[in-house]
Amino acid sequence: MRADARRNRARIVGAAIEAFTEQGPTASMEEIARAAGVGIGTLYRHFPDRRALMEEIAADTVRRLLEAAREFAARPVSRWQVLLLIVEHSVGLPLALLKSWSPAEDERSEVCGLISALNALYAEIAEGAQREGALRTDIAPQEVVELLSVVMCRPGARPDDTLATVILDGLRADPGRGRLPAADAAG
Amino acid sequence: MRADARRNRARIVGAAIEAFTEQGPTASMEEIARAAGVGIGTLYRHFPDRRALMEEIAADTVRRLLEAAREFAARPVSRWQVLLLIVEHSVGLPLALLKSWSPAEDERSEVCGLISALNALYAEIAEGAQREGALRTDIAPQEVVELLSVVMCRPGARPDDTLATVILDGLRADPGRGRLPAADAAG
DNA sequence: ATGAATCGGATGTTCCGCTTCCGATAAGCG
DNA sequence: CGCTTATCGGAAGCGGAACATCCGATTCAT
Repeated sequence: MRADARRNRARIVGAAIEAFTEQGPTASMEEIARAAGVGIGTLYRHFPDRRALMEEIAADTVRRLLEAAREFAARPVSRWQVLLLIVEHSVGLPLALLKSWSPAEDERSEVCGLISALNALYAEIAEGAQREGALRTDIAPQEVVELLSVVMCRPGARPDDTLATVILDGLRADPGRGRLPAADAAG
Repeated sequence: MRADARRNRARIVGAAIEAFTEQGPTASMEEIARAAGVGIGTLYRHFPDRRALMEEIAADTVRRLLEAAREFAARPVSRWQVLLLIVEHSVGLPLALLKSWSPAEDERSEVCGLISALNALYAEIAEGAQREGALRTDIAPQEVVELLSVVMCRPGARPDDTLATVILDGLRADPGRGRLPAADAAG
């Protein structure tokens, strides 16, 4: 592959990540090409259609993330700590794209399998955190994963932003917690 | 107004709320008409364009909500309790529609003013809850409002669902809270 | 310097939703 | 019951947007 071709390909992927993050999966191909500083023809040379471009980004993202998550899980620290590491590592990734695959996509795509593996790993870690007593146990591990997705998938999320802080604090196994409606509340 | 016209109008509004809630503000007018059991011509007779339909729904929704919120705020209970009442009352409302107006919309619309009034009221209540000691004080009242919006605006939200529980618990002023990164965590 | 891979964007095609329009329908009234 | 008229329904025209193609121009690599 020629040097300029490789360079352009990388630019396109970068611009596409930004566009998909900001505008969702319907971001226009023309705009992506423009942001990448290449012609629309160049974009279509590298990726035969929109789906191929999305697939490239999604598969690459979730593949790296799965690798990182496994590395975190192998460390000799608490499972709660592992969850925090994962969240910290995930925010800013273009995870919102994965929603285009979520529920049993028709196509035989690598992305689906990777997502499943990731979710299974997360659920396992969450279960461990519950056994440690760090994570509240009145919520199923799978639901914990979904809540953390809310934190991680928002565009522009940061590891220390308010939503992350509040949700993680809400997930901790502290005493004195209750559910709506508000019979238990102060006042 | 003829009886069938009024009936059809109500059906259209109902179908539009559902469609906008499920598919966002780009839901197709044809589909709304079909779901309402009327022809597309009937829809456009009642609402000259998509914007008019959205405006009708949004203004009506937020007007009622503002009224309810003021009623809650007038009760002799804690401000935290008032927040819970508002959240409880809000989930299920088509609040996601309001995002189409949020940041200083160009048009001179009733919706913008109503949203501002609602936000101001919420911030005031949140501030009161902080003074009570029920709501954590390391978050600005305005940010509290934004977090609660996350709970209230999700399609299909329920007052006792997991995200609501966790965020509200995370907002409580309990001791032992901390922020990411995870230096403080157990383990 | 030369050949071939790559680039760029104008172009044509397709698709989809919006809106109009008018014949058909049926509600309301005398 | 029959007339008047508001309302209904959906076919068709319109407009725009995105996709994908194609080929002359460019630039890399040898």
